[in-house]
Amino acid sequence: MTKDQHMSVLEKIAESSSNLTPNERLMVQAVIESPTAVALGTANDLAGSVGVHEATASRLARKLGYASYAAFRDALREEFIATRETATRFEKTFDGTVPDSILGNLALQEAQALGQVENAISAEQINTVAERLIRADRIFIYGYGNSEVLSLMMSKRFRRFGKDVHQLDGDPRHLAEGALGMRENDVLLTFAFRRPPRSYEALMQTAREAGTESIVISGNRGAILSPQPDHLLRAPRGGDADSFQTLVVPMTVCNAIIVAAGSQNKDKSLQELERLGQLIERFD
Amino acid sequence: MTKDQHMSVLEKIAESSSNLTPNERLMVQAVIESPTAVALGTANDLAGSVGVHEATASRLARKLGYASYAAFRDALREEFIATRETATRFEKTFDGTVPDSILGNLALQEAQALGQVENAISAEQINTVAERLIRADRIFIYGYGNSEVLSLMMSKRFRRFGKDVHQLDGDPRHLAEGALGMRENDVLLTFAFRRPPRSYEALMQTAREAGTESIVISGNRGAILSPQPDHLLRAPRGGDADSFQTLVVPMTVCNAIIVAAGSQNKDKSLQELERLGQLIERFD
DNA sequence: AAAATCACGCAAGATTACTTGCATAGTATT
DNA sequence: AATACTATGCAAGTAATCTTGCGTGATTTT
Repeated sequence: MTKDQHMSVLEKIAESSSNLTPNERLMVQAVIESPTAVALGTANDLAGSVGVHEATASRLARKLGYASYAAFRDALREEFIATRETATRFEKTFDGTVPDSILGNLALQEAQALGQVENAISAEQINTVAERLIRADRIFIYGYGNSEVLSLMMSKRFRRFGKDVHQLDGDPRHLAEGALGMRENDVLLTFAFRRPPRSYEALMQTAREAGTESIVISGNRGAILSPQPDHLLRAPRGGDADSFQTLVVPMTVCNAIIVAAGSQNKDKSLQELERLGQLIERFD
Repeated sequence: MTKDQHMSVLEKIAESSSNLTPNERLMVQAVIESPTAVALGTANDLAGSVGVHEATASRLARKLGYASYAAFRDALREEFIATRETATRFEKTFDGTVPDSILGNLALQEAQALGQVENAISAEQINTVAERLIRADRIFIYGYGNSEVLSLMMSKRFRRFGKDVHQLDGDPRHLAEGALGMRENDVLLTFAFRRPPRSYEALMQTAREAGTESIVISGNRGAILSPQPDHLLRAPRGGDADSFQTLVVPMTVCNAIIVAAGSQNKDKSLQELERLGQLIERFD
């Protein structure tokens, strides 16, 4: 039965569903209801969740055609857990369709990543950062490589807020010049994804010495930045580390900062989220 | 103490990052690169993946402040694996409750908009546009206002593909100069959101006369552009027309083009979507 | 109603996964 | 150069997890 190899767990369940025992049926139900939970748990967890003995779970796995309970669980993981390699398939649980185009695929990945962004960054962090930027005497923004795109975006926006923005570029000399100009009450905004930007360390050091507060917007890598900035906004980007990592997630973080900054800047009374829609219009 | 409870794995990593041993650092790196994979594996898997002994993985978990390797792994799962609950919560936010933070709100809007992008733009359109860009002698890119951000991004990417890219800016004189240089087998890529960019009409006219194919990436507004470009990629952005309109959707369209262009450019055999992950890695 | 069959818990055994004391080799310190 | 310290593999020990033979009670068959 090479066919077995390629059959989804749910197909196997469907196939065997006619000769399952009552308890097995219960467990199968649990699997259908929350496959991810089962995929992470032990045989005992599954059995326990429906009040039967773990042995019965073990037997179920076999009955469905798996070599062991472990194999069964692996199949569940394969099918229901978004390892980044199988990100596309994950959405099957989401609404049943798998996009078959590059665009659809990307859109899906991004949506997924956006779904988790709130876990990574709190409203408070956004507000604090926005407040620092709005209060700053001058804003220094540094992004190199792909981040330059975000750097440009933030520069534009904050200039429109009337801030004095200095966009630093990758050229070491410019950078040094810019860094030298930093003072207390300035703020330094930096982006760091794949690897910390060139001269990250020097830049942060200088900022610290100058009394300039530092903000870094990063992907997961941000966790191992050294030195750590005063404010770190770290949100995982979609996709695998090995795959195409876009700027959608960090861009959304930037947008949130912009909106927050706008609301702090212009009109306190509009801060209520109810009116977010009307509020943010002004900043487009 | 209680703080530990609420710290994310990556925060803990950040905290300890300064006194990690070389091997521990390797493992931490692996965690950052593919947290899901690690979240599913055993201590031995993680250790093996960087060529160290499982004992070292066990010790790392302790060092990061977890009671055991199992606890460490649970934390990773908690943080990186979209359990059914997270999925449904996201789904719920999709058409029910409103998240109560700016960031959450934005993320939601974007995700919604992304969900529809496939309806607006077909795989074929993406491929056609990608092919035109890759085949072009020279690429002229024009984006003004906020679109300059996308313009910059596309310029960077296509330069990395080895293309001869001319980024036009808003200054009318530059624009005129650029436009004059257009020839047959060149391609003009333009962005148009809120309103058509200044001199849109003149630019398109010139392109047409020069035999330069034109591509426009736009929001809904694109439908009423005049003159119409040879290729129009139109996708509604999130939110209502009155609210904050971000570049996330058009950026995703651009990313899809980049990926498609990459696959056409480099290695036909990798075009299959199965391998999207590995494929697109090259272009980050 | 007796016999056969089946489901399933129990518990012992088997396997897999994690931890830890110890030895060693490398590095830092004096 | 000698000493102390640290990182880390090894391997034995412990814990978690899975499997399976057995017995009991329920259900079906005759």
